[in-house]
Amino acid sequence: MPVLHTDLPRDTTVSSAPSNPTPPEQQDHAAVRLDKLRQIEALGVDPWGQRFDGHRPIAEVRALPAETFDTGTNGPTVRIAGRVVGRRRMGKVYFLDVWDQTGKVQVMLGAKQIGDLGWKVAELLDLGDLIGVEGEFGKTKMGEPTVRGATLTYLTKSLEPHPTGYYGMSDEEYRLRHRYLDLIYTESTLRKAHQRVKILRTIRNHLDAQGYLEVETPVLQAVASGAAARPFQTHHNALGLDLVLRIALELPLKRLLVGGIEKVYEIGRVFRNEGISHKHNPEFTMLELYCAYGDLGTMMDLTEGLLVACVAAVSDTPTIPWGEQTVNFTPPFQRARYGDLFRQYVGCDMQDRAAVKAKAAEFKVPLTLKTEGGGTVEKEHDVLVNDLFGEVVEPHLTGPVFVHDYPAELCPLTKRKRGEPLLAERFELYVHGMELANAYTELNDPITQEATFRKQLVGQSEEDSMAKLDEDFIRALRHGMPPAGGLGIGIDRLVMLLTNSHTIRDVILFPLLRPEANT
RNA sequence: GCCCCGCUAGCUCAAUUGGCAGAGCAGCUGACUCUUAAUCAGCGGGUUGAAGGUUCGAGUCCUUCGCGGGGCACCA
Repeated sequence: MPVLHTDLPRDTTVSSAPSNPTPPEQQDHAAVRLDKLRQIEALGVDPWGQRFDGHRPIAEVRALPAETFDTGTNGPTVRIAGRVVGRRRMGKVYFLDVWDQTGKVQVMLGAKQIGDLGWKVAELLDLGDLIGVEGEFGKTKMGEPTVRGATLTYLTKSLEPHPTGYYGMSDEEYRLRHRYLDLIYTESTLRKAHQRVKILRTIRNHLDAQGYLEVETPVLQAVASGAAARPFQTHHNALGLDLVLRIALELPLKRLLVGGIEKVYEIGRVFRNEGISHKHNPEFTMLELYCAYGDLGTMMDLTEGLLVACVAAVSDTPTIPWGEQTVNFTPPFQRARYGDLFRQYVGCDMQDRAAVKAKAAEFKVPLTLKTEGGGTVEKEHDVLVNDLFGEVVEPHLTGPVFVHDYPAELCPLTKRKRGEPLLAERFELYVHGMELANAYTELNDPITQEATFRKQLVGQSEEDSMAKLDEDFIRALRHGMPPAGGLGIGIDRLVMLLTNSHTIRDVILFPLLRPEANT
């Protein structure tokens, strides 16, 4: 005889209290649901549920063979648990759509089949409630795969109404402030969360297989270094010490190279106290890795292999969609010298100072920078070159394309190219104007490194300096860091690209928002 | 930090030139044991993001503020 599960801890004071519903016409949605909650308790059923073993993922249940009910063949008995996202009443039978993270299935609850108590509880179900159902899996007369409920277990009442209708949730702010609902009612949100994990796992597997050691380095640091960005400030009480949150992973990892860990990487959160946009979140995830006795070429091969593996993890083909366009990740990726691209699109030699200035004027790129004091200073030549590159060349880089041999002044942590001291051994991988990866032959000469740091510091406020002088890092270099290749990849941007997401908010489950206003 | 746009019922959206705040879904009551965006009959539901102003009259016009979106700036 089908029964409702009532082997729950009874709260006699609650269950013996007679429910005294206020007239529904005077209630709002939350009050109606609270009233139903009391009625459920009054039936002796715990509306908050408890452990529920043996349920199977809904997708797995749906894959079982299904015969039409009442044809003499008994289908398999299954248990499922999930959220009620659809409800249709047909007299003495309810048809529910029950959702879990693997899929949806119809559940049929008939008054005759579920028993008196079960039916009473079924009548108190709301959209958004969590239930467990055990019953035969088969098909209705209409051919819909269905679990025909023999027992119903209340797992949790939802006291708030859920979004309805097949329009789903469209208000961006509502989705972000109710991400848990977005995961349920916007299919792509959950899918992208899964794809992000797949990509991260692929990266780890790929690097682990090549002998890279994954490490964790401090988030709290005395000096923010390794990149140019404003840090978040914080404070350690017991030490009476001001600290910052890291803005890059670079310097601690290089210390590990000195320490003999030849292949090392970290995937970690970094924090930059800057503007928020569709491609910037104040906290984001970086991959940085270093390979002793390697160089730029080592990193290029590694990057290509890594990307091909990540694409394979989320796509059946090497060509993936990006908006109206596509990106083809079939190796080898295109390679282009920075200076050649500059000449091709800007139309002059990037080392010809006069010509670059003329071109900057032609493309309306400002020749000066505003200083903090409100004045202006003329841009350094290489900065101007870089601005022109960003303005004129980048839009053409649909990629994937490795751009290499950067102007040296732009790269304080990079080794100069042998025989061409104006160039640095650096590449960036571009895809549709996005910088996906950034790699160097690392500078391991402490004397040059210190001089570069000091030069960067001149004329810049402490906060805005490209790379703050980290004496301890210089000391580490002085003990001998092996020549090495290094690579950085912005994980969020990578996931955006591979999941065809045009805002970083689609690949970060909880992007930073201002707190909601009270009242 | 600057500019533009948006904010109306639980959700998705209407509301003409400034003139009675509406619909679908959800909710409530009722009918129906094969529905599936169920259907049918009926009923509720609002400080139009907040505060001020103009006006006989404001969802609509003005000011300030809040939150979000887009763009710019910042940002290796």
